[in-house]
Amino acid sequence: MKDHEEVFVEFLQGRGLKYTRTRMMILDIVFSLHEHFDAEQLYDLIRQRTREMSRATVYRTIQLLCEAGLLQQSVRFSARETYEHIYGHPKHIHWVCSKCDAVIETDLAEVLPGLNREAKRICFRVEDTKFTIVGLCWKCKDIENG
Amino acid sequence: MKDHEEVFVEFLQGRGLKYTRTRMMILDIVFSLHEHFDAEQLYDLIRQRTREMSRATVYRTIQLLCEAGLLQQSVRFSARETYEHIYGHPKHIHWVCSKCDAVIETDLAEVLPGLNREAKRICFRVEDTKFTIVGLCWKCKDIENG
DNA sequence: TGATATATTGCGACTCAGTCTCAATATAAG
DNA sequence: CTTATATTGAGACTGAGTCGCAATATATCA
Repeated sequence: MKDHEEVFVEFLQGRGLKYTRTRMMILDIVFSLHEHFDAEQLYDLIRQRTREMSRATVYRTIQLLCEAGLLQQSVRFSARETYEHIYGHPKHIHWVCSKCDAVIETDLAEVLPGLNREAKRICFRVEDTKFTIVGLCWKCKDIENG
Repeated sequence: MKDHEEVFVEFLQGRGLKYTRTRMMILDIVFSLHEHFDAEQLYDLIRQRTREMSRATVYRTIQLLCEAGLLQQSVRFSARETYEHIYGHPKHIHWVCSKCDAVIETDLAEVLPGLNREAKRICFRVEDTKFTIVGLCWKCKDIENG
């Protein structure tokens, strides 16, 4: 499997765009993160390393990374759009705890057969799935039960 | 089953809030809609009937209707938060066509068993589910296939 | 009914995320 | 090295949504 950089470079070339120092740096930081993040958080992280970066560039690059199939919009917790890695990262269900905001991910295997049956029934070609379950994680459930 | 108005009135009373003409009117229009809508669309509809209504009141009332369990945030298509009825309206899957923006709804029956197994496995107490599938509806799929 | 307390409303100012414009700069190709 | 094109940063701008506050409506109780 190609690595992130390779995918991004090929994507940029295909569009006649350039793989610049700036984009290199953003890519690097984005893929050092292992949690969901938003543009502002990313911008703050980058600014810790350099002052040579504008918000606009961060937003523009996130956009490109989405189009390149490396990132995707994720569950939105706040007013801010949230992103997650998708390259080499199989589709999953998000379990969001309404009490502690923890996010658990599990794979789709359990629900996929049912989903595909339903898709077939209504003649729908699935391109993307977003499953979010809100509720109590085991810790918060235990606390509630005393 | 109680009707919407009854639910809303009881909710307001329980909070020491008042069921005013203004809230009555918003409730009325909200429940005359049968599609997803956003605050701005609702505001426009209301303004067609009267000029005596401010945006702030519309936003505040939508908030109350959500807390009362009558409305819920739905799939977000645009920059605007989108709402849908939930009272007396069972949970469902949203199938959103990426080409024509059609939204199809089907019930959860096919995926629920798998989902519950998974919830049990990770000890999660489900409070709410949001399933959105993006892809091509049968019409757009047919067009693509020529 | 009238007085009082409390909730509601409209208005407009404000916040905040995200986009856009544009001049200056960096990059790639020849 | 020259030229054409893409990129960048800065800050103005947009649009959704919130907030504070004074004026108004509503409910309670004497």
